[in-house]
Amino acid sequence: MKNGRRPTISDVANHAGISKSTVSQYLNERFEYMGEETKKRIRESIKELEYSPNFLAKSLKQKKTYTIGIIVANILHGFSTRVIRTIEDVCNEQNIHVIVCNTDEDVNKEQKYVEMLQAKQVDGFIIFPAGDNNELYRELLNQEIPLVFVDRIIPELQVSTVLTDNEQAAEMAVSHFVEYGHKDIGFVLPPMKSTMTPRTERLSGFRKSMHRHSLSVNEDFIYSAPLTDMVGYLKSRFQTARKPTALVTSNDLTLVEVLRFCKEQAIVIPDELSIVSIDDMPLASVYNPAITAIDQPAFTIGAKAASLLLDEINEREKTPGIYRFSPTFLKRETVNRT
Amino acid sequence: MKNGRRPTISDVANHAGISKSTVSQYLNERFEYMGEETKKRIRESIKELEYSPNFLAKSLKQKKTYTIGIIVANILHGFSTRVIRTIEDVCNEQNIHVIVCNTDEDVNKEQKYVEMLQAKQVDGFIIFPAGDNNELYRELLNQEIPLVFVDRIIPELQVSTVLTDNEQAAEMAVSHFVEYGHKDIGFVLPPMKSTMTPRTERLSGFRKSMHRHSLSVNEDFIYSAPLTDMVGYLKSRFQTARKPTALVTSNDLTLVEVLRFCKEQAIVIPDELSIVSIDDMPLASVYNPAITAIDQPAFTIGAKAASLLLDEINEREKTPGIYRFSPTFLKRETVNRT
DNA sequence: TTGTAAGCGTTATCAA
DNA sequence: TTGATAACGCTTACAA
Repeated sequence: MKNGRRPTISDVANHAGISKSTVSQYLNERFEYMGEETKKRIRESIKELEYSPNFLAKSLKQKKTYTIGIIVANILHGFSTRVIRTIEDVCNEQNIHVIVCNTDEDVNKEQKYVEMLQAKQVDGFIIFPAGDNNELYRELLNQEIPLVFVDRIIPELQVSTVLTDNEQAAEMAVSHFVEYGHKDIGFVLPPMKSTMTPRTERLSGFRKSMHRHSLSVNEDFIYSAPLTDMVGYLKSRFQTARKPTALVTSNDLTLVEVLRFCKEQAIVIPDELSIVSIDDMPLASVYNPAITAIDQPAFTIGAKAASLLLDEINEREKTPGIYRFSPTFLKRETVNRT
Repeated sequence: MKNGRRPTISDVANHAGISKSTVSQYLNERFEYMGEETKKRIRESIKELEYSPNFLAKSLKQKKTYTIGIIVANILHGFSTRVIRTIEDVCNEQNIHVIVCNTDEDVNKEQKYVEMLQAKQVDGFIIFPAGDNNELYRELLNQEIPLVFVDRIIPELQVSTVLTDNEQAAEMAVSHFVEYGHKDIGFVLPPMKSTMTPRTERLSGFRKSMHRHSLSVNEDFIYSAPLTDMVGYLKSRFQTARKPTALVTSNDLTLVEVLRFCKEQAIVIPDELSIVSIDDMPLASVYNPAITAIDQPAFTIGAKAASLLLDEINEREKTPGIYRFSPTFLKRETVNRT
């Protein structure tokens, strides 16, 4: 069929001398009452015409696209990428297609993408919320579109959410430092926003854990600045006499900036400064010294998010819940005894 | 409209007391002959009903989805990710949607994804070819589906292809080493396959460049192994007396393994071994020592690939060509004078 | 066991 | 300036 037009189900039906509906049955593997001869004729016609079905038409008719949308706030985080890869794997196994959109933490972009995917009639959404976009999310809920959140909790809304146990992650870091004799422990993070669950929870986990170890939190050792200014910010903050002996970095992107700072200032890790990173990175284990890190359970999170969404889509009703999973501590070389 | 069913164009038409076709005109901004009053009524009905168009139906009718598919062989390469991000940006500006699929270098997966995206009626493909899948590509060409290749050349096919000037990349590395007095220069790469344009071209560029500098290539200094075995492989190969003083790594993933090897063997960079990496990485500039690297022009490549494809889709005919772009040399700290 | 016919939500042609 | 009507390619009652 090197004809211009792609063949349709009608072409196959005509070619096989059989009706459209029977061909449709065949394509959907409803073979119950189908004669062998019929099947064979259809099979041959399909091959001969090089027919392949038009998914759009099917979706339009069935009001179901077997496609889900993933809206991710920041694809630059290795964590997001890994969660998404897992979701894709789970979905592919069930022949569900996945469309990924990256919002760069921009609520307008987020809105635009949600609308676009709705126009495309996706069957459901997995969203890493960009921030304060509750109107949009509520709208989705009103329309009863299946929805799962990842990484960030929107307390105002009843939506299943799956994320790392962030307080536990901070606790792991602090405990490790304490075990190695550190008391002056600092915490580095991008600017706090209440909507950013991971960093707020990690910071609160940090405070709680310090407390639990009977250490006081020195507010001068909490470092928060935009990543683009982080190095300069740390330089000026580290001018003072009293400095922390140990630092928790709040995520992979923050870690990179802290390492850049240490490199520029020739601060020797861990001799002068111990570090634990929340988030592992590809080069972390190979860095000099290898970065002690806390790895988020991206795989578990992705798999859970996917199965929650697919359950919702298939109307296996569940009441929305919040699912937290434990991170893993990776002992390496950036923490010194003090 | 908290009704179950989502409103359609007919609902809007009824609500506004106007025909479907006029509403359709309105939606497509064909306002030439439209009365102000009509426009207003439509606008209000749309708002009131919270109508949003069904893209599927439109695509079915127009035989055009305003969607392209990207098939990428290995999303783990930072290069691929950056190219894709650029393509997405270009397309978003023109309201073209993008669906990305990762094949893990698996030709069967590639075939499956191409078929899926065809079923979804995408308007064109940008493919980072997984390997020897020429039948599939030829089929696409036969069906006159717009197609652009990135990163790998399929010499048997007449398809526009855009990629890094890989020979130049190798040349940059060798020249830099020579300038610093190195003669015993090695090259590390994953297993050679003729379909993998980057590594074959980088290696041939390496050989040519050595020759141009009147240096002989020591075949014992060409290291090729699967990434998973690379560290062990290098360990055994480095048992011998004569070793290179400098190493070119063929891409980012290879660099990581070489660094791992050096770390495990306590080989001091650059004192004992100089390194230039083809491909920059997020942590490269922060590594100790900072990795001298050659950065691929991912942005230029992505933009060119997107515009070539969009031109093809819009039937601005062009004869297929091969477009190579120059990489950038980033002088850092992993090359020593010898 | 297979066929007929209506309909999914749009757009496009032509007529009014 | 707007409206009727037929398509787009498929599924699905229901009929035969």
